[in-house]
Amino acid sequence: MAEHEAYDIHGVEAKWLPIWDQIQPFKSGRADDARPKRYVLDMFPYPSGDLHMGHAEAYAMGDVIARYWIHKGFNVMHPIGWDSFGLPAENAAIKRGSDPREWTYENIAVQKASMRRYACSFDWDRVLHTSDPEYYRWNQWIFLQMYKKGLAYRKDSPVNWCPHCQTVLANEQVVAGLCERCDTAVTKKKLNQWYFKITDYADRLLDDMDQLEGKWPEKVLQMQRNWIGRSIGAEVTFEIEGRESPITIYTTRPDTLYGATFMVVAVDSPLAAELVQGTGVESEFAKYLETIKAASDIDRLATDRPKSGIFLHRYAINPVNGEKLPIWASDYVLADYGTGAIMAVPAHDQRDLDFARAMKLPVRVVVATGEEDPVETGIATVGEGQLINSGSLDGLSKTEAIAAITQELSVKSLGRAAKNYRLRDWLISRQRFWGTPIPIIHCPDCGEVPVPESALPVELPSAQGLDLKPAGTSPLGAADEWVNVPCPQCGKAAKRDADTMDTFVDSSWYFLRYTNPDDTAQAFDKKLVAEWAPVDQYVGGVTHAILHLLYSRFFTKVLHDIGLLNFTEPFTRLLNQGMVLMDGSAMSKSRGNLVRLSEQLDTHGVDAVRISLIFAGPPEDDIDWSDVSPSGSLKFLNRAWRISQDVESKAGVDFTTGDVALRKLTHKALRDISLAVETYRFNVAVARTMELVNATRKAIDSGCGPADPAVREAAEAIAISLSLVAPFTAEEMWSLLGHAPSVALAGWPTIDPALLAEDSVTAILQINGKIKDRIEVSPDISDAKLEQLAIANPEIAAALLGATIVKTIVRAPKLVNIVI
RNA sequence: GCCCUGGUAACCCAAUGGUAGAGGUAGAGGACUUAAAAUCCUUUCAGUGUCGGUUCGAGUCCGACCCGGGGCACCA
Repeated sequence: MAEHEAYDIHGVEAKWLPIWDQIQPFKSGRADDARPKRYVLDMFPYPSGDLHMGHAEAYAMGDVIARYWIHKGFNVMHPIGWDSFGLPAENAAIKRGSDPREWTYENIAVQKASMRRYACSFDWDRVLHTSDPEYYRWNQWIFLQMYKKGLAYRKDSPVNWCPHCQTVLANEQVVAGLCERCDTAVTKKKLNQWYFKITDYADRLLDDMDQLEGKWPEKVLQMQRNWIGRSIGAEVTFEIEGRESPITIYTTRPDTLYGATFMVVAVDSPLAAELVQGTGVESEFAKYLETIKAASDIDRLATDRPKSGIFLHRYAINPVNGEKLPIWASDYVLADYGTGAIMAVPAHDQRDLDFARAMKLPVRVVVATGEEDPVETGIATVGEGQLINSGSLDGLSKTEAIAAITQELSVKSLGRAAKNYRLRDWLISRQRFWGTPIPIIHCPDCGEVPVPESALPVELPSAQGLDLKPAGTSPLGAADEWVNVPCPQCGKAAKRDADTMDTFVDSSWYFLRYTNPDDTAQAFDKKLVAEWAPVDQYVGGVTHAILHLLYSRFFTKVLHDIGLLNFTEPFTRLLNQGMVLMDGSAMSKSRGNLVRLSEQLDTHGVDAVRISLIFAGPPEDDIDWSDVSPSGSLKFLNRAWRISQDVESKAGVDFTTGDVALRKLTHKALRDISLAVETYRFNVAVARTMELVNATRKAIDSGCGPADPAVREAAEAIAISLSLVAPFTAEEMWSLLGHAPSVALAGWPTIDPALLAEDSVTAILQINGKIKDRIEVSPDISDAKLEQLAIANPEIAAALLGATIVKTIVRAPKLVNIVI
């Protein structure tokens, strides 16, 4: 056997990186490139420090797909950028007394270097940073388009407020009722803020998910459906004693209208405040409202909190039977869902029943469900049943009754079918410095005036001299020179809106910008976007399952409606990689189980780390790094690399003259690897590559020998397959095999179908589904012939002695099952 | 509570309804070596969470339950 040099993994890295920089194998979209286009996108990172193991896993997976599609002949765009606005940069700046720009761009440089070392197949000519004015000016432009369409608006609304940080928090920054930064209990505060009207798109966001079925993880689709939370029901109007106009309530159970025994309005709604006027219980009401307002989210979220409320001494009239229903105010009805008022049907709604029992209110069963009486059990009966005590609805089923009463109410103009959503409009204002300034100027005379498009970008001022510490209002308000501007309409002294946009705005359309990131004339070129987008394959963590993906889908639909896009869903296929854990839990410094990517790369090399991450299990599953063996991966890479050293035939040799047995294994492996990659079973693709390496080793040592062309064919197949996951080893092998770089552009070998055919297959002979024997048969054997062989088989014949054959199932060439 | 996921060997994981075991890790033995490492070869272990159903045949499909992970949750 030939003596092998030791495989120098770090030497190989240093050798090939500069060569790839010259070749630029991943440059996409050259004008003369006729290959069909594909778009692979990794979720871009936030530049907080260096890349971690999670990034490494995600980028390894995006790379598998991008590199595979290049081999398959596509012109693949695989860009990267940085989601570089955000709070951590601001915090770092406060701590250091510097500008957030410094920390941000330093970290970007660090991450970029790591990505290059990691050999990501990114097109480095398409980089973008969302904190560049050249990028965020288009955030502002899109904001103005939304403003024109009435999709960006301001309103007073209770928002999440952290009393310690003195700032508004997004819903996602409230974790179990606490501020994610300082663990202070979050309260509600009424503020005037900017919103995007995502609720206008609720139905489309929900219904268009049909397009994504089977292409996005079911889990994500389900989470989005939950989040949007469409509810179908009816609105019903109730006359109110001593009030001119009626009150409309929303219900999903209009069939139970005859079972309503009281009405509840949200205690913090304007309606409640109005109804209580002149009733004599104003002071009790005010006291109750105070206690509710003081309650934190923590209290609100407590599951078995007892019901509370106050009787308003007012009455509503049930439109179907004229009954007088007492009106109560309570916090279990939400002011901002439906109409902020409900009819309470305690017999068939658990919350209403709990309230009725607490307040000693009557309960009337109107659906006979066959379950025990809710008055006795305290358990509301919500199931199917037949309507009773319900006038014209008596005898109908629940479903029939819903249809009938909705129709009846509609005819009498007492109600109508209605929908409601859990989804709320998207609050985008932030009292922060490090974000996109909102392009609005507030003029004492003209009011809200949009910044003219020609005056974009509204650039962030220097942080120098500004106090970035959270103080309840945006630090930008104190930047006098920046904030004080003449009104674009009347020229009088006016002030810029000092808030910045939620950073989720930045990431809602960045995938469009990659098609031409340096375009200074427009956000994106309609034609280029039509060529590349939508994204064929999106890869990223499930942590963004709701917000980022929902917002991007919303933006895509808005931009489509403006006429800028010819599609309505941004990401055709989505892959969520799992997390990288250590000893069963998420890595963190404080937990002491942090595994540093850079140290792993130093110890085992880039390729071994990449293979380990890919081979550890299915991409969607979490990986526990303690289950992973990077040294084992390195051993495998060594084995593969040594094969390329053993090959004795020359490059270009005619493979068809090679050993057929090995050739068959090679072609089967290539087919299996293709299939595995296309179905996201990257771990299986690696396993098949390992098998091929083992088979080739055997062929060299004790089979056809190293000079056989089949060995070269196998070695080249290994190099190409490995190029998906271990680019350095693959390139080194390719070079040792006498080829010029880069293996990334070698193309996927053509699979010869003739070599996929088996010489013989093992047929299983069963009696009653139990295996009796196996025989080798020709793969194209007929059912009849196989059955004949089975009956002639001694094991089968013995079992058949004296038995009657009930049935014989023949599945040539694999199986015969005889039922006796 | 509702919904989505998953449960296969000591461990990570494979198996278009048709031979449960592909691959790896760990362990054991052997070859080579003064020895070790590296390399090569050989090899132990389970019957698919539980119960029931469909089927000639179930890890795979259906139902219920148990356990793990995730989402939503006073949304009428």
